[in-house]
Amino acid sequence: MKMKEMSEATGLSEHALRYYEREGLLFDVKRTPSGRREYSKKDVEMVEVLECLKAAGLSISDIKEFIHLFRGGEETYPQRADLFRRQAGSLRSRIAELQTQLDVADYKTWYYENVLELGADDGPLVCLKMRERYEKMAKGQPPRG
Amino acid sequence: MKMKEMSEATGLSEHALRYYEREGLLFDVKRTPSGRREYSKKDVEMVEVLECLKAAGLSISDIKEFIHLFRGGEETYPQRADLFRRQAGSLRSRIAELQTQLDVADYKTWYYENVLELGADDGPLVCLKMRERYEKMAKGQPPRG
DNA sequence: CTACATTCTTGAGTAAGCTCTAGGTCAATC
DNA sequence: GATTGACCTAGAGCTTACTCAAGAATGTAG
Repeated sequence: MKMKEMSEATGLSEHALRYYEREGLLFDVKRTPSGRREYSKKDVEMVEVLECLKAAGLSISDIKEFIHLFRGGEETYPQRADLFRRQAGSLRSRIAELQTQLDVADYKTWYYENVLELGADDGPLVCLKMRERYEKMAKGQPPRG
Repeated sequence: MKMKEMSEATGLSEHALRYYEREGLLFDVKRTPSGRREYSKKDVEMVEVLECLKAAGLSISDIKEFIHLFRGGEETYPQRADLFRRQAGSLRSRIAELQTQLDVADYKTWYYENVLELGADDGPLVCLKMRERYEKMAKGQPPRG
């Protein structure tokens, strides 16, 4: 199949397909004598693998690394496990970070919903003040976010 | 205080301070007759507010919006609450998304740790196969990720 | 007065993951 | 055989939040 068909089959844009190939995520793609890409079933499968790797949140460069291991055969299973272990670790950190931001955002929401009636405008430095009060009052009835 | 001192006081680079001012996050910064910045205590406080907004994960353009409301006075409390509500919402979505990726990464880690002994290499399309087996076997003893 | 430090502005560079453009080639159709 | 459509490559553009560089002017110490 050619470019357009492949694009439709995979849901990736033609640009993206060419980009992945340039980056080495897709390899050994056949060409017609005139230089046009002729994708095979194997290529479609490879794209499915890539989708799967993206579903784990891997970056392009992580995927490159995986592809390298992938081409190394069964011996590289332990390294592949390692790759995903590292990925899981960094996802956990990132989630924790966002959770912290979420706590602040929830607090701030609560704060601006209640400043007036609480009569407690601390001026501009609102961030960490009132926090204790928030802990007491709002944790039971969590903000709607 | 001048640039360097301000930079040290706030922990922001001189570049960043100028950038924030260009973007309107810092405003009404005084200048000496020769055109150099002369920061006041109020400016330092403003930077603390900005830090606080960043702690909620707001983007520069969200912060711009907040600053606009901020300059509008007490009347804008409800809109400020709204801004943080929206932020909390998108943080929750993002966290859910990363959590999904984490599940995949944990699964993949488990998969590559166990393919050999399970003797179940499904070929390239490894992603969603074996998943059921994973659910059963690994949920009790969750992967170390 | 000279040297060196600090600051100024404008504009370019960075990373990620594509997208889009320009300019040209090849294929299929009327 | 000319138009239309699909495709090619190389390289620029996009976004975010800054960072860095260039070149000029000001401030300060000796």
